[in-house]
Amino acid sequence: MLQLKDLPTPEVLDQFAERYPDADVTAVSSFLQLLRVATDLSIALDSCLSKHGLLQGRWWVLILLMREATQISTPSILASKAGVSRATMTGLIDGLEQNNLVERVYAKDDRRSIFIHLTEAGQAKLDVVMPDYYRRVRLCMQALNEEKRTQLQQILGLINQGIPALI
Amino acid sequence: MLQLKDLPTPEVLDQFAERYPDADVTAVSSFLQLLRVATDLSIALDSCLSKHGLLQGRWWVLILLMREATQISTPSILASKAGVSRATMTGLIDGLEQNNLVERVYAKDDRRSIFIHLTEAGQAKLDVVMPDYYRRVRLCMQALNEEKRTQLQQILGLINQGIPALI
DNA sequence: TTGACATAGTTAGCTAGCTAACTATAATTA
DNA sequence: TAATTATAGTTAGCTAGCTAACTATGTCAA
Repeated sequence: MLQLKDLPTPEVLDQFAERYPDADVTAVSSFLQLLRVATDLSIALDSCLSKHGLLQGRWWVLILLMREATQISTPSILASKAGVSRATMTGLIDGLEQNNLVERVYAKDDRRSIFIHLTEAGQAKLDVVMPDYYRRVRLCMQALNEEKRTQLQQILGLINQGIPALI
Repeated sequence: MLQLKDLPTPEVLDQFAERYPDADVTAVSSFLQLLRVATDLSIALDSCLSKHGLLQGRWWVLILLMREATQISTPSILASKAGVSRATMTGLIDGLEQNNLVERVYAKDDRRSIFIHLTEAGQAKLDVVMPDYYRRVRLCMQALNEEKRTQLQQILGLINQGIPALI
């Protein structure tokens, strides 16, 4: 995702708006600032997870497994819940299995399927990572009171509805 | 960046908060929704740019060049303004140069340096892409009135200040 | 019951990020 | 002025996404 260290100043945006009259200056600045802050958040999250030998993709797989009562799922289901392709999920599971955080269990009833099981080591890893993650997110967001958090969620909901118009 | 199609429901978050008492439920939901909406925006932006043979990285280089009065810069400066490594910038410039959208011009005074120049074809490409981009961003953000846009920018500013606490 | 289609997982090859190491050149300083 | 350090760009090799194609298996309908 775009880093955008050098967001357009109002002057630059006005200059561009002169050449391209369709430009909606406040829409563009809000849009770009949203992308930039989120990218920086994502990089910071990775840097926090990497202290525990994880990155977002593999961390999210562990969380999805922990959510299941049985701590079991399949690659297809995990891929669709994580929003990545099945091919990518194969790679994420490979990495997790090498670290013994999950294991593949071959199904008997449908021999195309494989069950992915969160191991005890995987649960133990989450029990270290999650408190650290929660503590950091709390600190990061502490400047926002409940009212602002609600405002943010509502605004993000509106933008989300507008995404199809962007494609 | 994380896709997170399956954000935690309030029930799941409460269940996790029971195991991990540090969890600040509204902080985590706002944080994750921000990441998810921004990721979807980023994917949508790429899909819009790819219709013109660009992606965010190469598109941003063209914009940075157009901002310069002389339409000239250097790989190092472009890398720092775009927020990518110099190595990545080499690759982006390679791609743009192959499409004749920019050209490398060798400097005489400092023979380590190279100037990158936006070609006429590069400017012409921007003159097609930017109106399309501005039109789409306007549509995407049109559900937000000026008050909400201001609120969003203020909230993002607060979160941005909290990012060091996340690392 | 067999031929067509659908599903699950993997593999191969692509992109665009990254860091580390390298070459060439410039600047500084002992 | 010679040695060191810093800077500019590139290259190599890594990661984690992607799509398309492949294998194996299951399902359904003529």
